[in-house]
Amino acid sequence: MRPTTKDLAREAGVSRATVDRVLNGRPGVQEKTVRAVQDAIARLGFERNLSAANLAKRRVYRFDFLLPREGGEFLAELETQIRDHGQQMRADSVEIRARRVLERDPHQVVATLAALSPDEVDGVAIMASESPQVRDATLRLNERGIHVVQFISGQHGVRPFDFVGIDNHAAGATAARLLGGFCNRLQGHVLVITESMNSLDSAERRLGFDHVLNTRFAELAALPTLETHGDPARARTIVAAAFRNFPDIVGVYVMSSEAAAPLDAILRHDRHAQLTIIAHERTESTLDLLERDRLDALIVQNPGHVVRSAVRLLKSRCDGRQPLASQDDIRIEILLKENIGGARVRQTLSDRQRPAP
Amino acid sequence: MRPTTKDLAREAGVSRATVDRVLNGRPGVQEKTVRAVQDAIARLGFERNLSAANLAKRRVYRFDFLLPREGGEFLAELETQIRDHGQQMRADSVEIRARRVLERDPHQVVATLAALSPDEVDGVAIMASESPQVRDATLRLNERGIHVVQFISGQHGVRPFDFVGIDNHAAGATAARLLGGFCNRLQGHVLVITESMNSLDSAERRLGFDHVLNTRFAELAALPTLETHGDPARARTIVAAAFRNFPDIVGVYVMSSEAAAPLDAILRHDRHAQLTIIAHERTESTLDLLERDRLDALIVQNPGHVVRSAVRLLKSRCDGRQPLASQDDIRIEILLKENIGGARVRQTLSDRQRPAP
DNA sequence: CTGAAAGCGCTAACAG
DNA sequence: CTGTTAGCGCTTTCAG
Repeated sequence: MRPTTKDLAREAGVSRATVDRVLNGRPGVQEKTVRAVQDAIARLGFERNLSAANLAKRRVYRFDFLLPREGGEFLAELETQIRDHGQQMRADSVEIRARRVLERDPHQVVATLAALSPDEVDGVAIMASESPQVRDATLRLNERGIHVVQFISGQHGVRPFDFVGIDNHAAGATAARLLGGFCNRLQGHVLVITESMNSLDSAERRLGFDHVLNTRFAELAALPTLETHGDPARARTIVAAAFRNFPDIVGVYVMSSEAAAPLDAILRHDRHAQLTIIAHERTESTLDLLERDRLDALIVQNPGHVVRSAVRLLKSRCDGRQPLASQDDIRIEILLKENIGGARVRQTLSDRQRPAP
Repeated sequence: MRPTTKDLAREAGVSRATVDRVLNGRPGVQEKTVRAVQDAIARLGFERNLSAANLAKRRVYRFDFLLPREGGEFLAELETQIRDHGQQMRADSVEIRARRVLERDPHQVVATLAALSPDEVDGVAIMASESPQVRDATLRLNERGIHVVQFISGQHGVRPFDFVGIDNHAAGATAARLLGGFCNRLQGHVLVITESMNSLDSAERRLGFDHVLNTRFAELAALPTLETHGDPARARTIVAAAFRNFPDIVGVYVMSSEAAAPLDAILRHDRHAQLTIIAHERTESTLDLLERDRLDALIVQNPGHVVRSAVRLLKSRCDGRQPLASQDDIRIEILLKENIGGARVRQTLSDRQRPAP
C-alpha cells in the first residue's frame, strides 16, 4: 500500500491541510513544519496520487492544436490523429481541439495567439513558421501561463520552447543518402522541388540534402529548388522546363510536406520510370504512388506519434513535471514499398469484452 | 461541466448505486431500470470518469513483461525502456515490472506462465517463441483472467491475442529492398546470418527477404542461412568459410535481433568495406558501426514504442475498452547514418518549474 | 500559521 | 431489485 497524505500527516504530526500546503509549495507554513513534512515524505517514500489530486481540483487539461488554415493531405491526417487521440484522452480529463486558424501572415498569427487566454486553454501546440513577431507573441503567451509546444514547423534548440517534430536538416540528409544510394552511381542532375521555400523548414531540408549529396555523391549535382506555390499548372510548367534544360536528371527530391502537386507534375514526364524519386510524408496519394513503384521512398514523421508526444509534453509541463526526453523522440522514418504495412498490432479476433475482475 | 453519476441518477430517477450497477454491467437490475439509466446516459452525453472510478476501487494495474533469461544488448535496451516507462506510469497507478524469467525450453515457459495468478498480476507481455505448449499455457492464463499480449516474438493474426511487434516477413523484405538497392546492380551472393533459426521469427524474416530478393534483384543470390548459436568463435569460422567458398559475396544480412557477434565476425573479413551490410535493431554496437560507415542500414523496431504500446493495450483490455488499432502500429523503421539522431524533442533550456496555476 | 470538515466522481457494503 | 452510507486520496474553504 502506497502511503497517502493521511500517513504523512500522522508521521509529521500535522494535519492533512498542512501536508497539502507543503506538497504544493503553497506559502504560509513555518520553516520547521515544512521540514517536518519533507522528512516524513522522504521517510515514507511518499508519492502523490496525481489523479486523486486532479479529481479534487476538478482539473481538466485543455489543449489546442493551432494549425494552418490552408493545407493538404498531410494536414488532414494530422487533424484526424488529433481528433482520435482527443477522443482517447477524454476519459483522462484531457480535452484536445484541432483548430485550423493560422494564416501565412505573421500578424494574423500574432493576433490569434494574443487572443488566447489561460482560462480558456492550458496549453497550445503551434504549427507556424518562424518569425520574430510570432516568436514574441509566443513568449508572451507563455508568460501569461499558457504552455507551448512548437509543433512540426520550426527548429529545435532555437527557442525556449519544447519542439515536437523531426530535425529537418537530418531529414534532408536522409533523403540525399537514399537518393544517392538508389541512383546506382549514375551521373547526372537531381531535381529539387517544393511547394514553397518560405519557411525555414524547407531551407533546413535543402541544407541537409546538399550536404550529403556533395560529400557523399559527387556524381550527382542538385539543381536550384523549384517552387510550385501550390499551383498545379505552374508546377507542370517549371518541371517540364527543368527536364528540357537538363536531360540528364536522374533523381527527384520533393521537399515539402504536401507532395501531391509536385509529384503529379513529375510523373507526367515520360522518363519518370527511370528516375529515383523521394518525397515526404505518408498520405493517401504518396502511399499509393509508393505501392505502384512510382516513388522509391518516403521520409516520414509519424503523425500519431507527434500528436501524442505534443500532448504528453503539454501535460508534463502543466503538472510541473520534467518530461522524459528519450520517450518523446520523433524519429525520421523511412518508408519503402516493403515496410508500408509495417504497421502491426493485430487485435484479437474474438473481441468479446471481459468484465474487469 | 461534464455530467456525473449524480446527474444521471437524478435524470433517471434512481440512486447512484443503481447507476453504478448499470454502468458496470452488474447484474440485479430490472430491465426497465437499466433502460431508464441508459436513456439518461444518452440524453446527457454522460462519460464516466475513469480515474475517479479507479480511485474509489483503489485499482492498481500490475503488468509484467516476461522476457527471456538470456539475451544481449537489444534485450537490455528493452528492459531499460520498460523500467523508464514503469517509472513514468507509477503516477497513474500502473505498476510495471520487467522479469527475465523465460528460458528456451517451452516446458519451462509453460511452468512460469502456470505460476501466474490473477491476484498478483493483471496482465503480462510475453516474449517467447511460438510452440503449441506455450500457446496452450497462454490460453489458460487468459482464461484465468490475466490479459496477455504477445510481445515482439511471434506472429500476428495467428493467435487470439494482441500482438505488439513488427511484421517479420515485411522486415525481411525491407532488408532485401535496401540491400538490393544499395548493391548497385552488382552481381553476386548475399550472406545471411543469424544467431539461431529456431524461432519462427527468423524463418519469417528469411521468407520475406528471399521473396523480395528473388523477385526484384535477380542479380543477387542469397546463400543458406548461417547460424552462430551465440558462439563468437563458431561465428568467425563459418563466416570465414563462407567468404572462402563464395568470393563474390557483395552483401550481408544479419537477421537476428542480437547482431553483435555475427557483425564482429563479418567485419574481420578483409573485404568488408566493399560489402553492403544490413542488420537489425538499434543497440550501442550497431549504432556505433552505422556511424562509422561499417554498416549501411539498420532495420529497427522502436523499443520505447513497443513497450508503451504493450502497456496501452494491456490497460485497454483491463478497462474493457477496445484499443484503437491505428495508434498502436509498430513501424518497421529504417536507420541510416543520416537519421540516427533523428531523435528530436528538444527541451527548453531554461527548465525552471512554473507552478501550475 | 494551522486544523476541521466537506466534497471531487465513483464504488462497496449493507440494509431493506 | 434498490437505496443509504461511508470512503478512495487529495484539495478547499473557513474558522481559529
